[in-house]
Amino acid sequence: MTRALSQRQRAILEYIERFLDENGYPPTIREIQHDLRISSTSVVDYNLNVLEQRNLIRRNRNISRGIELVGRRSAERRVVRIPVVGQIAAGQPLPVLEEADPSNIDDHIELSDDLVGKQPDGLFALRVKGFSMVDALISDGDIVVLRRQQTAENGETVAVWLRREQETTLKRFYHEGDRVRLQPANAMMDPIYTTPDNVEIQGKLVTVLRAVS
Amino acid sequence: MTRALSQRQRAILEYIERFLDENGYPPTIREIQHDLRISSTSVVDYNLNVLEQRNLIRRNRNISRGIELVGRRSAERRVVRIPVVGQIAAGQPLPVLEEADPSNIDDHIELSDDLVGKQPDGLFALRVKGFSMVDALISDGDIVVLRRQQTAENGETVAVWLRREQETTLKRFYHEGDRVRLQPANAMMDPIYTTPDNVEIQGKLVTVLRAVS
DNA sequence: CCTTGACACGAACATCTGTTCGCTCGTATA
DNA sequence: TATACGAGCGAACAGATGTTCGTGTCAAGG
Repeated sequence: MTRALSQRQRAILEYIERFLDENGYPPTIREIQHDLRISSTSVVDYNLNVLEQRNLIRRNRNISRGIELVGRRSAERRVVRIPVVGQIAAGQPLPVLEEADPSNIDDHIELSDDLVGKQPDGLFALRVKGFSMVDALISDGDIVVLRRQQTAENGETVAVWLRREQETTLKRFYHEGDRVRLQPANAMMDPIYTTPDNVEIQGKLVTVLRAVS
Repeated sequence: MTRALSQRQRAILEYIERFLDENGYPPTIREIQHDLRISSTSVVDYNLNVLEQRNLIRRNRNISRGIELVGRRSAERRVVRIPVVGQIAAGQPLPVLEEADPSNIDDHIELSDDLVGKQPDGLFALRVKGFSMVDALISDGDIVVLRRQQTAENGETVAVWLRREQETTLKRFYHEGDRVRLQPANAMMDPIYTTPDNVEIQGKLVTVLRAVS
């Protein structure tokens, strides 16, 4: 039933892929025709229809350059771009995230969205300085991805600013009656107990990244 | 000199991004005009020219849908796709990586290449099971990215299979005379000393990922 | 020898789509 | 007040681009 693609059809498919990589938009029928030395646009049209029936491309009728490569676009969609807005260290509050246009921040990381949840809204990243968070299995040089939020559910790992201690830390958050328990991720370490007015939640931990030298 | 983008310009830029994500090809001027309720194509043209001067997009003259997002196409190219080939646990060797075509492995993660070095060759990822590597600041559920290699330089963090102990572990590797020192990443832990014939290097640690629930 | 179907050809056609141009409006600036 | 300029408007134009259709070729099968 499903016969092999003809040489011409394979050439067209490869050409579309290459063109898309090089230009960021799909080719026209005439560009395919010309570069592949095909005598007529209708030949290209004919073979594009074959490729569409094989579900290798999708064509959008009456739309110029309306060729999509099946399976390709969705793969690129799943990548989220996250700005690295500064550093996180024990003795400093988190830098304020100015809501400027994204083009101002030149430092970014890219992750597939299954690592950060569906919504990219409110996500930002920080470079970790120092070893104050080894109890959270986070070391110097790591990158933490956070989602900006002021409150936390019990059990969520959050970045908190401890007002009295003048210190930023990453802990699991538990509101227990009139006190707050901050539990290190490392089960070997003891929790911190403090009062709700002492903790200022900066954001929720979403992902930790470590690029080993 | 460089004034902020107008609201309309920002809307257009966002629209192009969204359109590109959804359709795989760029919008026409008239599509922008219609969906953004702009009265004239020339207004769109005017603002696209502004965006091009700001180097946010590139326009290809006399080409339909000839709008490229600057930095986007190349940014997507810098994303490497790494197959997740199995699990890593203390009591098991690493799964054998069959060199099958990548389409067979349905589990992948995507990272920008600055996290994994330039070459994507030989990279693979594993899900960590259990807590046997907390001394390397790696916990249950983390994903480790490795580069397949059989030897190691001193100081590199490698996944090794300890033959006698029948155990996989992640340690910094030091060849010291006729013995091998395996140093945990956590400075609080003591190193392991063993003989070269006992260690079988599986790969070099490149990146650690932790997606917090 | 005839028929059929896959594949190809070339030209005409009808839109689709980017470009241009004269005009208006409001806000600074001289 | 006069001028300049950013921003927007609407219409007309021309080139870019997908579609259609009649025709031709060739190999396989009857």
